[in-house]
Amino acid sequence: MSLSNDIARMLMEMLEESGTTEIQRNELAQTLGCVPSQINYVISSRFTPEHGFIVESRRGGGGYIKITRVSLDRPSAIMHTVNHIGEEIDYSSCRSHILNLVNAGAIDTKAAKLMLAATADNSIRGLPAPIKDRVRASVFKQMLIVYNSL
Amino acid sequence: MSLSNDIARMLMEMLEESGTTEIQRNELAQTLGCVPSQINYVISSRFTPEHGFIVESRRGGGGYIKITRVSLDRPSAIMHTVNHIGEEIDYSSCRSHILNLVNAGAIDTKAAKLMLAATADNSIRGLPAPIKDRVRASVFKQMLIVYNSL
DNA sequence: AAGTCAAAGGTCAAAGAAAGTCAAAGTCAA
DNA sequence: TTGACTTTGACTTTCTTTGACCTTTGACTT
Repeated sequence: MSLSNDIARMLMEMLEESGTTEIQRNELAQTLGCVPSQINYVISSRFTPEHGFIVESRRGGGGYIKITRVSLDRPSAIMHTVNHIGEEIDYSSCRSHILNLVNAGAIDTKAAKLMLAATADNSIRGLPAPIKDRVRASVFKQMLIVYNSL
Repeated sequence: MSLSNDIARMLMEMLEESGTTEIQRNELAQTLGCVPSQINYVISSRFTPEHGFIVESRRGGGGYIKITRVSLDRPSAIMHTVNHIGEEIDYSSCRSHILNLVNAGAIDTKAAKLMLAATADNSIRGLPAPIKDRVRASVFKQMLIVYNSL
């Protein structure tokens, strides 16, 4: 397993309890034996708004990084997502959106699995990346819209 | 016997236990004394949806290839469909397959609607027809096989 | 109030680590 | 002896790790 995964798992655990956690970047990096900016990498790759988190921080003495899990209200969550998907989307962002919707209780896990399958690189295959991402965005949006009207 | 067969057999053995296995491509290639891309060849020729497998992977540090076996036992209407789709399929054939499956009680209407949405011409758009039909076939098969594993 | 400075955290780009792609070359059975 | 299946390896893409350098904050001076 990778260092990033370990850090992500650790942060997740911290979030479990109360849905929010506040860390000291340098201290955490120290105990994990990694460079501080690694924490930023993990946060920016796995704790984005797409994943359903908001991140606040403060520099200087007494600085911190605070991560909070948010969930949108169910009815608007789907349309919110649809509106935030542009003309193209890569698989990992797509996946994040789907997991986030499950988390928010906006879609059920069965639908989520179907969406993941439909939008995987493995499914939309044999196309140059930019085209692939356009098709993915379009397929994903159509599915979300249909789901919303179920 | 051929190298590919050996690799396939080895992967099968790994799958025996839990129906799923996660490998490191480079490592496996190393222990088998073959070039890494050989693993891809084996996977793409023998661990396809038609054969009842779902494949996921990730690049970069901590990367992996994960293979999951679906329904080795029950020959279902779904697998039957997967095996009859072929490399490409137009929307109306796709639609008939979906309607048939619903009719046969093999998939529920919610899943059917998601599949219809995902495979519509409107979703898979901006591609020359033959390519479109290939993408559709692939997306459809992935969705079916995932549904079968639900 | 303004200035100074150490203590956080932020950014970015280069290097590293895996996996994916593709096409050329090899094999082998019909 | 052709056509399908295999094997290889050069090149690409994606994700991770690291480190040098940048910015912000607040306490402490003056």
